[in-house]
Amino acid sequence: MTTLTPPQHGNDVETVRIMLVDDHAIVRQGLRSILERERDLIVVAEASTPDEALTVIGRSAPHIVLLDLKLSTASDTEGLDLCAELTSSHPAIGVLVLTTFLDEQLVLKAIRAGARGYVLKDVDTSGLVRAIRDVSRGESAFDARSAAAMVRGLNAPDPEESQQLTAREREVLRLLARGLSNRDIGVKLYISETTAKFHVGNILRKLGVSRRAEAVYEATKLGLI
Amino acid sequence: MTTLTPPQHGNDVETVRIMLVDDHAIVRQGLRSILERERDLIVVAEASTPDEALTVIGRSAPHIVLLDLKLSTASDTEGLDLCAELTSSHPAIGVLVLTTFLDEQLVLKAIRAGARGYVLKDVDTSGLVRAIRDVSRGESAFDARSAAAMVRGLNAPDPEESQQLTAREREVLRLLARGLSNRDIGVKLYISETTAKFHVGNILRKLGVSRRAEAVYEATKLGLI
DNA sequence: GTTGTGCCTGCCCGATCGGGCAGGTCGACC
DNA sequence: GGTCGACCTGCCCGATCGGGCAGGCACAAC
Repeated sequence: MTTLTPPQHGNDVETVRIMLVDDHAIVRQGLRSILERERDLIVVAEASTPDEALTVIGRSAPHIVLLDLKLSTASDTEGLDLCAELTSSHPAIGVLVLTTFLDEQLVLKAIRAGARGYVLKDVDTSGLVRAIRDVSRGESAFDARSAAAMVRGLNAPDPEESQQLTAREREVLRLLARGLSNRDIGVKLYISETTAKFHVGNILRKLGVSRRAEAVYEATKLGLI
Repeated sequence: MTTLTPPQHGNDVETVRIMLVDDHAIVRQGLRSILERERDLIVVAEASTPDEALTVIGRSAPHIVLLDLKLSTASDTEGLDLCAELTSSHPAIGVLVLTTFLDEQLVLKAIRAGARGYVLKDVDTSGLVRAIRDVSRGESAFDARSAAAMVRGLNAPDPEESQQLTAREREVLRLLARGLSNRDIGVKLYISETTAKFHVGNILRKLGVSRRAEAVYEATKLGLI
């Protein structure tokens, strides 16, 4: 579809149909205002939740989805899951991730989930519009900071190793962070002190640390607590 | 100024002049779009930084300032400082804090900094408009969740106690979080193991905890790390 | 049915922790 | 000059930690 395009003509050819996904009405409204100043961009749908997005995407046929990914709510998987679902069921649609914070691992996760672009919310209007046009042409779009974060993330120790704590281990981790001793953890979880200690040991190993205090620090950074 | 007001007339009386402060152009644009649908609201200024806000406030004479407070960047003081500066130098101006995350301590800090309202960014349009009108009438405006958070925050142990770690203690705290033992902290800071232990003890006492792991957890919550 | 995995348990031992005790220096403030 | 706080140091001791060792059961996958 990247044939020669006359700079401007009629109004319909090469129009980019956009769907906005963000749980903040304010942000959706801001994006809509900014994007609709451009002649070739049109917002065809909005959604505030993943469910809503999956519902409306069928009847709005967007070319690209502008997806807000928030972390720090500990449920960054929600947005990522939606991203993966969209890109697998609608491969032609390009997902452009829009986010507030720059997080190395999140950039990588977004890419693995099929996102074709990643830009921060504080980009200026022209940067956002450029990214949208890039993604709509099938290219990828990462601003400089995101690209740098991606490189840092790839060089960091494998985060998957850290994430694969079992449910029990995450439970122990929470209590550990509250300053409970192995014995207290055991009492709380109706297991022996020895078992609590066993889980703590596994947590330390998986997080690549050797002290509880450091485990709390790492787990917090990874959003596990 | 709460005399009887005819529902609608001319166009100028009772108009609320608003200044937006948010570092994201997208959010500012969204707020502007939403607010300017209301006949009695007018956005007279925008600012993306505290400095900019202080510069433009003089020549735009807003009645209220819509201030975005972000935390999690560890520099939540920036917005709070601006809030305090605005309310002390322009007492007539009502500051309405707009924020993404609900944080007990942040609500309290905002109030201490002179804010007259606190609403979350995911409010619907009508909630936001109502809050603005309330604040413009000199009342305060807190949505239900913020009010609840305020109560929780007031019942929590005094956070100021936690903040008053000395420079040295914060230094020790950082190393402690990295999993260093007292001995290693001593080596790193060119002090004896005993002294390192002394500082750790003081940190535990000031944070109201008895384990290093819990100290890291608390310190992270308080943004000390 | 074997293999693997998550979860559970006991024992041992040296290192570390947390909380006491005692003391000292230095600069700031009154 | 005295007092206060931040910072520093030593010693003691019981509790806890972290890392080994050994084993157990239940369930799912191949």
